[in-house]
Amino acid sequence: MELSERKKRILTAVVEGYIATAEPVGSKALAEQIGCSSATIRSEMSELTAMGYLEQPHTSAGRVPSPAGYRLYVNELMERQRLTEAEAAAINDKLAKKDQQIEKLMNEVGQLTSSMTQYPAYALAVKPPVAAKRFDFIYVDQNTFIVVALLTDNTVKNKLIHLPFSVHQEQITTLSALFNANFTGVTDREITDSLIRTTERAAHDTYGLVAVVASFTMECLAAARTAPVRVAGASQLLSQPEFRDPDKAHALMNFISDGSHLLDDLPAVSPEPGSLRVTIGPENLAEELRDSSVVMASYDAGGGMRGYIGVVGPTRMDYSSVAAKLSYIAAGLSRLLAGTDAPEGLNNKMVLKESERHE
Amino acid sequence: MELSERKKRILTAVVEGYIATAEPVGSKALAEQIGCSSATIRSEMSELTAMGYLEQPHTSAGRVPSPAGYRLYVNELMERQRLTEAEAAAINDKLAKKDQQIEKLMNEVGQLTSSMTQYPAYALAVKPPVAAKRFDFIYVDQNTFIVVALLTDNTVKNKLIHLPFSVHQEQITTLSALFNANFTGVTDREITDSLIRTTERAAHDTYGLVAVVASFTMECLAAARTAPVRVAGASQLLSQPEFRDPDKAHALMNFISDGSHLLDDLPAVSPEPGSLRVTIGPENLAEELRDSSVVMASYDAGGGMRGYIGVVGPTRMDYSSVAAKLSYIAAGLSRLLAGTDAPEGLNNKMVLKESERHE
DNA sequence: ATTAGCACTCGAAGCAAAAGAGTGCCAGAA
DNA sequence: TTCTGGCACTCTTTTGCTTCGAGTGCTAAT
Repeated sequence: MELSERKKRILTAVVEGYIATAEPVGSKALAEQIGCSSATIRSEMSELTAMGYLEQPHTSAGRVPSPAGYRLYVNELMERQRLTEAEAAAINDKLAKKDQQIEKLMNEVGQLTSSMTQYPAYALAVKPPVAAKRFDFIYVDQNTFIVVALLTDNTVKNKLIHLPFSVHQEQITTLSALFNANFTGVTDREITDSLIRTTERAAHDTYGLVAVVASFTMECLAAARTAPVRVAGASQLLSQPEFRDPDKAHALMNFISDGSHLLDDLPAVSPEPGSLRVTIGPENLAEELRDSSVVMASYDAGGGMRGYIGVVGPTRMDYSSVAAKLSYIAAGLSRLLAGTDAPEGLNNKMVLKESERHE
Repeated sequence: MELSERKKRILTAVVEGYIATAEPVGSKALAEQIGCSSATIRSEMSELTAMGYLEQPHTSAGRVPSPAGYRLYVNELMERQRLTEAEAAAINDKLAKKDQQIEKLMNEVGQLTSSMTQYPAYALAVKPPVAAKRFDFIYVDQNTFIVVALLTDNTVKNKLIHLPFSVHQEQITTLSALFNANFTGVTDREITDSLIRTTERAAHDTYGLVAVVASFTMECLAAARTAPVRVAGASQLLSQPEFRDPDKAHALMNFISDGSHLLDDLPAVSPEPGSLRVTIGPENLAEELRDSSVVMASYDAGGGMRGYIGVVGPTRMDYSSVAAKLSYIAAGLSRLLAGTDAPEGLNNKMVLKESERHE
């Protein structure tokens, strides 16, 4: 059943009012905004309540949006906000110094997102399985060499290996040939005991050299696959009125600080870069998030990698502004990491020019 | 002026009572413990108050230790606690899997410390300046090569360099020789523009290759010097009654979450491994820590590196137990990383056998 | 020097009244 | 019909007041 135009305007006003003030919104305040008397608003609101879009904390308080109300707002009512030039510039500035380690970048992206949105944020990149493209062995001295592995995602891993016995340059050269022959193009799951044993026999390896290098390889491949989840600004929660209760705040902070939970949720996120997903209150699977909301955006991290950034906040989250900021940051990241602009233009549409800012 | 034995016992009881309950301690409660009447305690307490060791929140509340009182307690009164076998075992377990990346280890140490003490914890290792020991260049294809730098601290850094033009194997070899000649043994501060220009001339480098590799080198050296500070369990603060006020909690959490502040304080920490430093309330330099206390322990991270672990909490912190735990963890880390036992024995003295636990 | 006793102080807890915000509903106007 | 003003009602919040009790400081007696 379709809502009347006026009901929509009222619902929008309630949601936005509640987002702004964290106080239930009463009929009188809306009367001016909507342009009819408070009594009319009241009867409309009581219908919206009956339909399940609004809730009353108690009989004589104003109305508050229900999760369904938020959902409707997010899906249909919310105006797609654009960033001010200042905000866009701040984001671009932060993202400008590319060329960093992915880990550090994720850290900074988390912090950036959190400080832009004023909510706790997390950032992560999910990587496809990788294999080694080539191995190089650097002979340092008779007890020491360095293994350098170039992976398919073009990252380079290395390890200094110090031996309790001495090896010759030639042994290392042999090792290098063997690893390049046997261990390139295989993912971590494909490195089996039998592969290692075969290689050991071929190398006439009696000292366990092959095993050492093989385990280093497996470590690299596994590490490249597991995504480190970065959580930033968890303490931002404390500035939200709904978390003035330290116990609630503690519980949620504990939950989100251990980023691993968030991974569980990922399969549900649609994988197109630039897409945005909003999960409101009880829509969250995790018990601990039942009265919080999560907004997630995905980006193209290049090399087939998909990345996510997200924000956690109370259900009374400023969805419109958060969505705009997340989209912009995600688009920026895609551009930075994969060189792909999001389908929908970018800067131009997403940024509000200073001159347009009138309200 | 020396305190009477009884005053010491009273002060100790007040401190420990307050630590345990977070409530001001009254004369009646102490009467039993000390073994004389409450009136006596009162007169003693009023003298302790005059001396500045105790404070009264208001006229008719019990007494609370002043910072000076805590200080005296920590310096002279506090009994050196030992860990139970279970606690020691938990720590040893966690530390057992050595052989990790130092960064990850620091992470886990922070979490361990925080969960053992129930306070926020931070962990870091301060490294001496490093230089490169040798460079190796791996020629991948005509647009791509890898630089591998072995540093004096025996870590290996690498970077894949992708060029917009092609180079020959020989150019890379020349570059390698030049870097090994000019850039080994120098710290990041010694890499000056003139050094880079000299090298560029020697290499007949018109493409900026030298500059790229030089800036990579500087980055490595700088990164190896700056210590990453890991903060763990910041939300633990919220379980302390003194931080039930969300604003206070927020302020302090913000402060400690950005670990860099803590570095400022380090010069003041005595550098012998195993040493413990307690900073109480107003003794802290940072404004934000003025009504919190910090306990820090240092450990020998091997290779001339000094590490620190620390705990932040309210002035009403359980100094005795925190000190014991930090010492034990620090000693364990020294052993793990540097193979040096702390001067004072270790396990035997620091751990309370199950059978001894009577109270 | 210690103790018992007593008056005093001051915060915490409890309670009732008042204030205020908002609702629901009805009767009358548009 | 649809909207509006009005009114009674509900429920929370605030406020001021009282009471209660823990703890003190002082004094006089042991």
